[in-house]
Amino acid sequence: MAAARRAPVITPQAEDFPRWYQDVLNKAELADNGPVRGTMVIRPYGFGLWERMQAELDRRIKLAGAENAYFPLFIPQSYLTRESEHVEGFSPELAVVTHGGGKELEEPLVVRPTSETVVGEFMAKWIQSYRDLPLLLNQWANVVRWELRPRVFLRTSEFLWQEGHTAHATREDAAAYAAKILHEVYADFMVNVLAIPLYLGIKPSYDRFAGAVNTLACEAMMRDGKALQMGTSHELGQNFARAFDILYLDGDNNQQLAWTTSWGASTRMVGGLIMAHGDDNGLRIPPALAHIQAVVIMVREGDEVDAAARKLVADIGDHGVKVRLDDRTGAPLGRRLTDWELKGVPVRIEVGPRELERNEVTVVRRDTGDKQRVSVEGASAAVAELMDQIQDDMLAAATEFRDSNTADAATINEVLDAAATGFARVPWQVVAGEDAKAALADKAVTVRCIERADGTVPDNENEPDLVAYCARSY
RNA sequence: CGGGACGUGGCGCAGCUUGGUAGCGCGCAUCGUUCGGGACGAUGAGGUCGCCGGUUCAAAUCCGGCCGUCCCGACCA
Repeated sequence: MAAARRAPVITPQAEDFPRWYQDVLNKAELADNGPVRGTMVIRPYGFGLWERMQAELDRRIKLAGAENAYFPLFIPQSYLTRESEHVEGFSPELAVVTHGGGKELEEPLVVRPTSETVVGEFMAKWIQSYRDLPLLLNQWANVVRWELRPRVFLRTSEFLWQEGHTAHATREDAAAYAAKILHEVYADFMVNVLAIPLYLGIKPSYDRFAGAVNTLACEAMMRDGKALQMGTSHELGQNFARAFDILYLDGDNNQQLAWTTSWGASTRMVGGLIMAHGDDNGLRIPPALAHIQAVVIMVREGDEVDAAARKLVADIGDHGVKVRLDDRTGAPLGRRLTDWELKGVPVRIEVGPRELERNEVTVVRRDTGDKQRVSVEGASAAVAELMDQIQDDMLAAATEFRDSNTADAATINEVLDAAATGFARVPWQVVAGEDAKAALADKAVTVRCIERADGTVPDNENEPDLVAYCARSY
């Protein structure tokens, strides 16, 4: 209704999706570019989103049994070279410190691109016996990778993340834990909090983490049909245990190499949230994530309005909803409404004299734009109820979008066709070969992950009847 | 790192072809009128045109180099 009369404040998605993304970053006050190429300044509203992600992930990580620790930012360069695939994979993107205290250092220091190596060094020290296993660690940290093509949140030279590192006595135990993280931490968080549906699977062997023997991934579809890897969980086999002497004595008094895993999810998820849910009016934040879940807007100045709005804020807060009051009656209403829409606050409640005459307020959903009049007395309960409703509806809408933009394909050409606008689901055999890989790469399409036909995660890519999801990606 | 576009007050842009004392819209400040979907008027603050060098009496405008941003690739959370 009123939507048609609104002047767009950001570039419409259909017109220029990358520009829409930039506009949202600016208008919703999420982040700015930093002074050094590829770095970003995360503004308070954007950091609020990250803090909620941290809190929700951290809770799940602890439920999975891992404890937080902290390892240093600087890593001796020699550590990186201990695992050959790891060095090879990360060397091109390292930031290296060669001077300190005004002198050239005897050994250059690497600014961590990830911490498998330092963690490995200390795991070796801390683990003596099978009784010390499993050792389940996590750290929240910043890491640096000298990216060639940075994009705010999606690929920055410095980013924030959590990186988990675990050591186990057996391959089976390590594999089970890597899968547990994928399902119980990442998928549970992304689906139930971020309301982003996922394809979970393994990465093709050529696309594994440097040094891993198996990489599990969460792939999400953005609203332009491209894929974003939202998190990964790796089985590292005994590669790092061998490189760092992570040994333990088993029950028979024999020295054994441990089996390790690592897993990470980063500030990239903020970019994923923006692109998975955002629309032409800006951000849409699912209630379970929002650090501002509802905003009560005083439409006009006035004692009655003021009193009613403040009481409503208190009542809504009592119903367990994180609520803000917008009492900036000096600013034009339209401006304020637009601001809250840009920021994606799930529900707004408009309180003005017109409503109050009938003892009502207007409740508006950000996800659908639906407006309803509710009685002042019933408003807080209605808002509280909407939280769950919106959460469910956003996941349903995102799932519907993903499914309707995922097409079955049987040939390379069909894959390319489907991947031009969305995802292709294709028998893994069709795209597994080198020629197929090259044909897809020619159109910037890659295999995002490999699943079993029933949607479960396979043990390896050689199982029969696997399906691959292919797409263009960020 | 390869290809393309671009860099002019906080943001978005014009000016550059045909060198000659920097302009528009939005935003911001003050005042007034407004106020249920980014209000209007008046007044005002704010830039030396990404950086370095060259040509010239004179450079935002021409030439060279560098840096940065965005897009498309390759690399990647």
